[in-house]
Amino acid sequence: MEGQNPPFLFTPSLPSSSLMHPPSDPEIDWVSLLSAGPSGLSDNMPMMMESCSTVSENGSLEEKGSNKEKRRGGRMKRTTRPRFAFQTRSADDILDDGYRWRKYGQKAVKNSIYPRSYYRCTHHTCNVKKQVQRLSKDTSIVVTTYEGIHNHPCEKLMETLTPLLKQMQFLSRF
DNA sequence: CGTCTTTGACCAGCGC
DNA sequence: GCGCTGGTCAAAGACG
Repeated sequence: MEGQNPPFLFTPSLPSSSLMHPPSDPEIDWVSLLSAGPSGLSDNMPMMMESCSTVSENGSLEEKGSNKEKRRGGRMKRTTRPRFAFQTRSADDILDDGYRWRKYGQKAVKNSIYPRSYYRCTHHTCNVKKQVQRLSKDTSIVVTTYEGIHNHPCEKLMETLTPLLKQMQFLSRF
């Protein structure tokens, strides 16, 4: 079954300048995908995403004055931060995008037999969140919605690249 | 022991 | 105004 269908469907809704660090699933060519931008998407990638009305300069989650909705203890709703939805065809709910996430909630949602999971980036200064939900229509598809832009490098990517960079620096001395 | 997940409760927005 | 729903908190437990 796996491997016959395109592994995922991608629908960015932002200008490329606002793109977050792409998830780094080895199965997916995120670089070419993102560098191509929305217009570079192939036809078999249906659009389904959501929007963002305003984007903070660095993508961090500072509340702007217009973000009036604050909730108990400073929590808020209806933020106007960039959001991306990825449809991933996977048996696994969690897409390994190279960042570390901490789950902070799970809710049953209407019109879906599967619960929606809420994750937050564990990096101290990064308030990026993501929601993960499996489609009830097509249970092989997982919808991952990212909210915000990481303001730090991808940990796994750096782990991989650091030794390579060191080696390159070493070699470049000759 | 530190980190992460689970889960029930809480709160506010929204539609009627 | 009320009830439903979605998003978040935080305590407790699980795990390596």
